[in-house]
Amino acid sequence: MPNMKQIAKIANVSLGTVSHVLNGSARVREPLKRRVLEAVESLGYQPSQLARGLRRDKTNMVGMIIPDLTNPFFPAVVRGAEDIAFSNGYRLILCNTDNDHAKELAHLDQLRTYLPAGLIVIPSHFSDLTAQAESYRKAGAAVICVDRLPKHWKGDSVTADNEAGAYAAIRHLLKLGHRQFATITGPLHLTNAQERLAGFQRALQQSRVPVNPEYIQETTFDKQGGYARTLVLLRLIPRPTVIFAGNDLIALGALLAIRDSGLLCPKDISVLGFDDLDLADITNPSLSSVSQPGYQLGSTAARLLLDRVRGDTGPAKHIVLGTTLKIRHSIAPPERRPARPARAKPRMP
Amino acid sequence: MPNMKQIAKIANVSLGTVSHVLNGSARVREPLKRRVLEAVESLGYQPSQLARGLRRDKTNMVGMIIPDLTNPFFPAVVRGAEDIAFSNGYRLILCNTDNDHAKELAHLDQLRTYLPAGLIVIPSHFSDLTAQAESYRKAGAAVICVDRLPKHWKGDSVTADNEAGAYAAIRHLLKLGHRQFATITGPLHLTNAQERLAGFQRALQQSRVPVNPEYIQETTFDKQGGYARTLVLLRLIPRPTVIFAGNDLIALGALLAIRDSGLLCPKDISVLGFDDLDLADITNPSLSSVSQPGYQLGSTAARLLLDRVRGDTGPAKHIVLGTTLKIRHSIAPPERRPARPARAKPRMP
DNA sequence: CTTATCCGGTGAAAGCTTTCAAATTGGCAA
DNA sequence: TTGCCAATTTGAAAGCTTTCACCGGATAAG
Repeated sequence: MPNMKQIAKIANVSLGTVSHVLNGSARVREPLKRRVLEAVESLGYQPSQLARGLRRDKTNMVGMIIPDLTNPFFPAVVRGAEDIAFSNGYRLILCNTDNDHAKELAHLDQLRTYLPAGLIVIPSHFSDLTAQAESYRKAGAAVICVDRLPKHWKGDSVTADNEAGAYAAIRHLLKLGHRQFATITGPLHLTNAQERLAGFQRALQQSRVPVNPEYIQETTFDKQGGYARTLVLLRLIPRPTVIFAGNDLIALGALLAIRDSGLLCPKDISVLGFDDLDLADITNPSLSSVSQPGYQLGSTAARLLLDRVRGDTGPAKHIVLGTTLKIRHSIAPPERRPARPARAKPRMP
Repeated sequence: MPNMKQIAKIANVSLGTVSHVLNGSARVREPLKRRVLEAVESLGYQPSQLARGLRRDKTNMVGMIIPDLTNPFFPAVVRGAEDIAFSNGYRLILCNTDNDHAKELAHLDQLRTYLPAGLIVIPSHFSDLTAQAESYRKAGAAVICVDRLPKHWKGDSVTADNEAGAYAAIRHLLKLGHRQFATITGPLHLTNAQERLAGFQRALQQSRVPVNPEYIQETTFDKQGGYARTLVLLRLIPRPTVIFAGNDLIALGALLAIRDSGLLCPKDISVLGFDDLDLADITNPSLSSVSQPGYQLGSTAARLLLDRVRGDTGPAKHIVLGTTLKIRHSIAPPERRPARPARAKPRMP
């Protein structure tokens, strides 16, 4: 591989001049500049990112730490980040944590030795990111938190407007006439799960629709959790006419549980998801869902990161992206009768 | 950040000794070794991967180049590779090509300057990888091709047994009594699409079931393509009783097209996919599919890569992983009547 | 005409590790 | 005690780039 020294010799200039031409770090007169560029061209020279990073104390790599690439929501986020990073000359180092904060810590610890320009993180459960990020920041690396925030997070973040998304969705269901609401939340130590629950509750309080705590179930963000919790909810009396799921995987589990219980969605019970994954379109019935912009979450985070790398030292930014309600076939107005508690019993003669 | 010099001073040994302790590159007597390790511990020292890579002419990064992370088949492959890489101290640099060979070339070109230990590549359409890989190999970096191979590829590869998978699936359908087969292949310049078609044809030839060329449609590996081609196939007379889709996304499009045409799957027509994505389980009817081990594809590639990095210089390896047929509700025996060509017409009185 | 500035350009140091030749140590045989 | 070999340990070079102090020459000011 050619190096700067060879370029310098061919172009008959000094090493420093080559560097200045390549980085625009000082004015270089036209003829010299041309000679350098020609030499670069002729040898197909590319600067060593390693040497450059070593010298500058910073590479153009970005660490991207996510829970699990095979969870269908995350690839879009990663893709958004990669696109922006790549088109600005940065590369993404991908790390999965499996929501294990020890594994996250290991990644955080080891990534440092690559001197990344920054980190884009979707924190794991019980993440220790807040403490770690401090040391990155000291080393001049930006850290952007995406989708959900660890405890006491004060730094930059890009999230979806979970609260408003949930709120709008529940409002819609209220207008349809529903009064028996249940929700299956994700793990409530995660901020996104909390916010979705908060939106759910605000909409109902505002309409003075009470919700018994039994109708709020917490589980993991997956199909199994949704399935099991739905079975619990379906046994409650009165039976809820709506299940608002913390994400689409939970909603998917809910649909299966409803079907397996011999009930019909949406006739007997409406189901609403969150995320609007591709799968929402192909379930039966197709799943209504609060759509959040996964790709934009990633691309926005990457842009914010680049701003920081380029010197923006303003106060922490908290970017919140809007959501939209995607209405499909899994929701319908409630049936007239079973809304009243007293009526539920006759079903078991 | 602490460096080796500081460790050396604290441990009261030379720089070289620290390096030898850390790398086991030479025998170091116990007391010195202990002093070094203690110093490392006390300062939380971690060697700079950049300096190490610069000196060794090779980093412990692995470039992973794939068409598109948001295509649901690829995340599992990436995840498999990342797991193995990480647990061996390697990091993955992720690059999407969007099947654009120019973008692939750009990645290939630029990744070189990071001196990766190797590359794991799912080649793009019309990939130029074969030429590029040569220069990587010269630089001591291994290149492993996964899932499908570019033209004239002679190097290491890890693929699924597409031919056998397709063959077994078609055999199964033959046993069910089907005689009118159609297939919607992926782009036939891709080896995996070719192989699946080959398996399809071998099974039918063996049973002396002829297939008119019209019944073989080629398209892109996505839902839209599957939808459009299915509409074409459904207009043929006699109407096929089976559509073997080149992958699950195509199959999904086929299911939608069948439904939109007022037909029933599997009663009127059976549909078979390939990949066995998560979505196969939740379509209606659930999709039968040839299951290929995405995660293993990635993890096997990573293991092979590590073998190469560690000095295995044997001849090129072509690892082929087995597939299994996952039977769900989208296939059924053909209805008695419409199997014969002549009978198709009465349907349009 | 001299002096202060400025522009372009240069060479060397620094950043951190690995590796190799050379120096040193320790042990053992003579 | 001396000599010698093998085992350890050391110091410096190399790998490639960025950056900074500094220099020659030219221009502007006095």
